[in-house]
Amino acid sequence: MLRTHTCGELSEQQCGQSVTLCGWVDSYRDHGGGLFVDLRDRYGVTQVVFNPPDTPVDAIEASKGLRSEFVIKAVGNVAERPEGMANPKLATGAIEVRVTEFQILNKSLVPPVVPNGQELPGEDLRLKHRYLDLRRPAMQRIMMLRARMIKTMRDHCTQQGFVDIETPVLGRSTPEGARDYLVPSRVNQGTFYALPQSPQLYKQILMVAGFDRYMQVARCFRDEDLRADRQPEFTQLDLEMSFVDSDDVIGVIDGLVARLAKEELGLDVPTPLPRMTYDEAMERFGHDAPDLRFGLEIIECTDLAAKSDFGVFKNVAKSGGRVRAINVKNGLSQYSRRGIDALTEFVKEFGAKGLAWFRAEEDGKLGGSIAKFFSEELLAEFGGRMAAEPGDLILFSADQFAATCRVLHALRTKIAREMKLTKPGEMHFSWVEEFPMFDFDEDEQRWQAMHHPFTAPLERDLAHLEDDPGKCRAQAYDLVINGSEAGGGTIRIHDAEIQQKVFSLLGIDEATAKERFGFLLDALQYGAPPHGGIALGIDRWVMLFGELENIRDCIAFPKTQKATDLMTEAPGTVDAKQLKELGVKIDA
RNA sequence: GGCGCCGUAGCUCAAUUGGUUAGAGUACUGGACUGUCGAUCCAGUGGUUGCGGGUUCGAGUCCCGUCGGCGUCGCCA
Repeated sequence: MLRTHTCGELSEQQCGQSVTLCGWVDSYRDHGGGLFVDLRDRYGVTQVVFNPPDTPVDAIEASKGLRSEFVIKAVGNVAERPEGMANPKLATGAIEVRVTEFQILNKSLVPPVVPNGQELPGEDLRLKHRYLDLRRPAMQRIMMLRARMIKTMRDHCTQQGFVDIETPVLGRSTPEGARDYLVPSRVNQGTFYALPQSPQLYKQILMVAGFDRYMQVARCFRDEDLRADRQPEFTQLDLEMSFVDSDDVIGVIDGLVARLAKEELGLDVPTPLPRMTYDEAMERFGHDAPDLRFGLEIIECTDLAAKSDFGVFKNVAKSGGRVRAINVKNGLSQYSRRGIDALTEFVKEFGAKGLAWFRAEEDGKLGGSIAKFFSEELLAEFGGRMAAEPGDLILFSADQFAATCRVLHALRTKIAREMKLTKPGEMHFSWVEEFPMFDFDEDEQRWQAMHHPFTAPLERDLAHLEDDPGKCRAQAYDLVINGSEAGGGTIRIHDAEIQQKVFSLLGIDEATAKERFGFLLDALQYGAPPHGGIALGIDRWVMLFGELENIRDCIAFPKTQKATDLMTEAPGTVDAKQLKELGVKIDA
């Protein structure tokens, strides 16, 4: 090693010792007679001093050439700082290293991204010079958090008997679901591998193979448009277990949640984690991944709305729609008339035609522009139903059920953010289970699997496969952290007859099924044990544990919204020779 | 694919209603300084206002197109 210590570990204990530190020049202060350098590595910052009499004159002269981000090796004596010169802002601030000799290991250009900078440069610059951005203590903290979290996940699973098995990255395209990233085959021209959207089929086959408990930290790929919490390439903790039901899989993850929350955040999370059904989540929160850190629960008002003279409410109630509302406690302090107008514009983005609202007046009565369509008694009933108190703002959505969910969920989330209803560092973990097996695709006029076509229905809903697929619920469960879907899994079908029914409902005929995943169906016929599993989005977990606003900040080398890498400039063009070998022609 | 925000010095930002030679902080360069820690003081360098076109006596500012970054809807079984 070129160094004897890191820049984070020296204290009064080493006073008098000669040490050697290596690191980057975080900052320097030139005083003419001497020079101070804050030397940085990933462990911390230590002040190294180039001053007489410890430092020879020629070394002091040479030190004047030091600049930001130069890499140096400094040999010197650890000394307590002079009286009153300790720096409490620095972990090593009680001491300094008085340099006796030093060496510039490497110079640096003027860095466009300054690791200790007060102002964060634009994200495009940070991504282009990611090696500089990753030197920032905030990024180093997150990368180390990520590494610890993944290690804990592996440890937790290993301790419970899971076997870590790698599955192929070069696989076969299965056209349902997200778009695949494709890799042309050179040896078999005209054919393509697909990068996995998840190791789903392989892990089920590993259950058939008898591995009983499988785990993998798996890289997954989806060629879809990006979001703040979505990357085209992401990492999952992928699990599969044999001879289990939903509770067993959930139990493994409950333990992991409690352990990670304790170790990384110091939080005591009681287990089992709370659970609610999908139907309850949609009724109470309008979303299948509700943020339970705050209230703003949805309240059913269709019966009251039907009694009013307000055309919108009456018509919706008559036509089988729903009138639902949220009570924004003390909302009038946040939303003036203009604020409510802004909310109205906002809900239009989600397909609402308008936003009906009441305000709770000083005397507790409900008022507002639509109040005239309601009798005194009816207003009082609304007030009672909503538990309205002076200052409250009541917002309605009147539409078909799904539309009210969309609008009220959007409002809930936006208002919680604007009214700061969540506390920093607050974490809420819960499960949503019993998802519908299918949803109906209006465009294509057919049923689609809500999860994937191997998801097992609830025992008690088996009959619905025949009479009413829309009512059939799945043995599916999603882990929700602070309103984010942090993982999801299902118990799989291991019965050929049920599998056949599901396929035919989805309009997948025998030939298609055989072509797309015949290998899995084959395997399932050779003694497949009952099995199920789950996949957790590791990037999202790190993002939530690290309180980050976007997923890129917890990935060392992320892609931009257009799925490019600004540092390597991937994707890039390739030689005509390479294309020829692959038998690929560019049609553009 | 739709909608929205943004792009000015190495970096972070400013520039009144379209009006003089596009400014500030920081960084950088040179100088001063024996204890600083966002060092301080003095001086200086640094600009095709993303790119292309248009309107105008005059464009960083307005219009059209385009490129790039971000957010969001669609999409993500």
